[in-house]
Amino acid sequence: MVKVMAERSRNTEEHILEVARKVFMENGYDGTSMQMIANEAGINKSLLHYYYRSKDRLFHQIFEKVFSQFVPHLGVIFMSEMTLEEKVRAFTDRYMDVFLENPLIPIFVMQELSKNPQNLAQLIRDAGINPELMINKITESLQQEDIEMKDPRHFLVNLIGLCVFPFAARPLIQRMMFANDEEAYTQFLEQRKKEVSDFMINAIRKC
Amino acid sequence: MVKVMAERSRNTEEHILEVARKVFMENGYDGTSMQMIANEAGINKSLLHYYYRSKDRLFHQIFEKVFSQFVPHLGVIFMSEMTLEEKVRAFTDRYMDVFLENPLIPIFVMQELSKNPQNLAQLIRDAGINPELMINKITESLQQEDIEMKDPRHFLVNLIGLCVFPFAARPLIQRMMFANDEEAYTQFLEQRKKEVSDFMINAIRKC
DNA sequence: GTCTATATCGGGATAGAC
DNA sequence: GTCTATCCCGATATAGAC
Repeated sequence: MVKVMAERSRNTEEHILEVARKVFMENGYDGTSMQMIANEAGINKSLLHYYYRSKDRLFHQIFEKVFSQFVPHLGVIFMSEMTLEEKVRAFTDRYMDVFLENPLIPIFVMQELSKNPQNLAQLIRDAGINPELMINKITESLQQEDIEMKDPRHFLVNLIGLCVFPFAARPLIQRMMFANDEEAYTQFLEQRKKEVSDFMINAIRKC
Repeated sequence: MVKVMAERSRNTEEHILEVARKVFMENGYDGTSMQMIANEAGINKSLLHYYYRSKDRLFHQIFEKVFSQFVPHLGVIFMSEMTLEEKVRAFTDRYMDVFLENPLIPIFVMQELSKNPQNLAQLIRDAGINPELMINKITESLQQEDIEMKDPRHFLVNLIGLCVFPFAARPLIQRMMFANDEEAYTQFLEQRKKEVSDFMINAIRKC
């Protein structure tokens, strides 16, 4: 208790951000009230407004922080000079690791995705992601490597989908297929890094 | 206008259900108010309560209806005596057709998925879906057909994910990769039925 | 900076007239 | 069955004391 208070006094503003991040990620924007955040932070509502002016501004600050934590790497990997197989492995490893450490990100982002797609798209562009260029890069790989696919856009959607979906639908899948055993499902996700890579590569390998 | 009124008088109860379904699917549970539904239906809030007692009951009635519209087929296909390849093709065709006709279903379900997983899981079981049995069926296929995979559970998650994800993340993907062109993206999804089947089958074919 | 008190609004829900 | 009027609550946000 003493320690908590000490830490809080040291920097209330940051403390609020940490707490709010947790609460927002667990309950979504509509599902959390300023009161909930204030309680969790051990302060009152007014102080939230003092630091962040409105619920909206507080939320967006958090959202952009979460976002920038995992998006930028995407472009870097795909614009690099690795082979496509290496890219696939690097991507799944990187992404699923981020999500394994922060399993609520996919659900959190998905929830906002349908409400503010234009804002989201802008954030992605600001992070330096350019789908056109990524598509071109993949097309180049097709000519140089022993692989084939009909449309790189499907390939990209497949890759992202396979990484994100098991986190986004986790509450359901874990319940239905793993008797709601948290650890068992985490292990399943851990295996899945290799599983998805292999699956993707098998699917596009000529044979 | 006259026609609308006539139809409404004929059966207000059903009319409410139709309107509420649309509004709920477009805005999610938290994003819609009883006032919005009443306005859209051309009646007032009290009447909503008269017919459905509460927002919650109205919502669940709609949700279960939407759900039963696409879930039950899943089990039937996978418990049938088709080859695994046939099952994959039947599944993607069937599912993506349902979603193409009703593109908001995946987002709608996803939104509830994180809030009421236990309710959702129960609905699925009530629809006769048993993941255990489906897994067993897939394992049987492995011995009889010229395919291989490490873990049928990953296979199942992959299949569902590849079908659902492009609809769930549509607002973002359409914007980023298709200049927000609705028609172009619909066409992309249409192609995708074959694309996903081929992709899945390639990935598990021995070679 | 942090608190209490309060303003203001919109939500779901109910009572009661017709 | 459908309406108007109203209740009650919880939400965001602000005013102002300390």
